[in-house]
Amino acid sequence: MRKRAVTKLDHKVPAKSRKKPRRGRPRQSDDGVKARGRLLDAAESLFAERGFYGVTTRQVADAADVDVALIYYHFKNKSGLFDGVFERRARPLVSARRDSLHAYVTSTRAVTVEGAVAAFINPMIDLSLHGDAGWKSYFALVAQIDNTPWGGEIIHRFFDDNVHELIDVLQNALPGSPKKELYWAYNFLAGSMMLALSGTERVDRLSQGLCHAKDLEAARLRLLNYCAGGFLAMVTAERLSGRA
Amino acid sequence: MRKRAVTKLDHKVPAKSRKKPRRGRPRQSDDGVKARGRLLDAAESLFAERGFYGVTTRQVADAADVDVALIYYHFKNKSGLFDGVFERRARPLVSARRDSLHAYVTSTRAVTVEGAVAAFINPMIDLSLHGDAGWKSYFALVAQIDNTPWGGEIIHRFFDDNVHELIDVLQNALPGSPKKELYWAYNFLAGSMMLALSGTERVDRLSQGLCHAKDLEAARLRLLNYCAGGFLAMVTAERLSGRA
DNA sequence: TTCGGAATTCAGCGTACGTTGAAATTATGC
DNA sequence: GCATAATTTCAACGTACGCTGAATTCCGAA
Repeated sequence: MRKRAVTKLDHKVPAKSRKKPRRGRPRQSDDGVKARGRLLDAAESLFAERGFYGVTTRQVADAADVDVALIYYHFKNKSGLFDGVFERRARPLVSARRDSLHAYVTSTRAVTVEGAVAAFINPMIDLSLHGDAGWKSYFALVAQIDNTPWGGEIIHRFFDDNVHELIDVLQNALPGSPKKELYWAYNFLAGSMMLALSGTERVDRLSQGLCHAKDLEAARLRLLNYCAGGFLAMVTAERLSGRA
Repeated sequence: MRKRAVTKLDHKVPAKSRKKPRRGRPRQSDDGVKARGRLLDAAESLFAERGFYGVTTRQVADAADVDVALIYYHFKNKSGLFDGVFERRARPLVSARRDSLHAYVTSTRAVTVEGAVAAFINPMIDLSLHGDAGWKSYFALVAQIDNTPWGGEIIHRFFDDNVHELIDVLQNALPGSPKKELYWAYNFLAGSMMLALSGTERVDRLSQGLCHAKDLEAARLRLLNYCAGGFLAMVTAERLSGRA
């Protein structure tokens, strides 16, 4: 080995001591969880840590305790694996948010900004808190590619409908406010929310231990007040100044 | 060539038609701009597009129109190049924000949240709008690594002092409000701000052309109202509920 | 004028990457 | 029971990666 610097991160995947590699289709009683699922789990976690380019297919395969070639069998190539990771959780997330928004508008008499924002945010926080562990990785991954130039395509493909649903509800809460303002405000909300869900513990270190990013209940409460307050302040400022 | 999929992005760097590769130290009249600077510029732009792992040293060298080996001569290795990119603009940015905050507190009689947030945000927006083109890439890069688990180290090393300065000013604007709340609120601000400066044009597509992420004046105005409103709403909610 | 050091190119080392084809083993439908 | 399909491992291909040592050319100080 010749030096091999590049110390941005350095971590071997533990290579979970596979027992006896046996060729061919596995006996159906082999181990409940199928290789495809294990690959998605491993990839989810690794992509969340280092992004698409920072992970090699062999690392994913090792972490999943299967052969590399299985990635190409199940997902065609590395990009396919990435898409698989992304899609698996996008569907349930989008449904959960849609249901949450719908439940809110049908349960209340007069919709409020706070209520709408809560209905949009809560499913994510609840999944991160009480869903299986992969959700945390997934949100970290989404946060990462959301701030990436090439991530737009995927984000839009899966999440735009959801956002338009939110905007529609918000327009009922703030009648007469131009959509343009609501989109801007949503963009700010998205930035805050993704950083809160990213799992990076910036705020812990910044605040020297006063705040804990992992405490999502604390984050939920504050994010709600902050975003609702921001929305209201923005549209009232817009109304007062009467700009387009 | 064997197939070479991985279509997350596909782009060759144009390889700017180097003229006459001449060995040895260049004549001082060769071309004003030194290779070191050209490498930083090229790396800045490429890292901003695809992140640390998504860029190869050869791509950087080609874009800078110099030999790869120069990267290792000037920066020791790929990580060193990355650090070089990061540091070059961090220093002036931190100074600009410090000066801006200082100018604000000395120029006004009673500091406000809005004023403090403006003093913090404006230097970045102004640099992105009126600084040299590299600033846009730089902010895109910062936005990207800020949402990354491994980015914390660098972000903290360069930007924490600045944030503490902002928090101090904010505490004067909101006397009695606990620091904990201010740190949370800053975290939300940071998320919104970075997304706004990231150069990703999410909001353009989302709003179907109503909003333009490139219109930083529009973003500045709204980000200001939004964040100031959020800060105020958050600390008042905290005061009313009287929680720790 | 000389000479050490600064800045550059060149050619290549060793490794790890994404990907594949073939073989092996089991499951499933007729 | 038998053919076919599904799922896996194995061994390798060709390429591109990060990085380096040596050679080359020019600058600047003595």
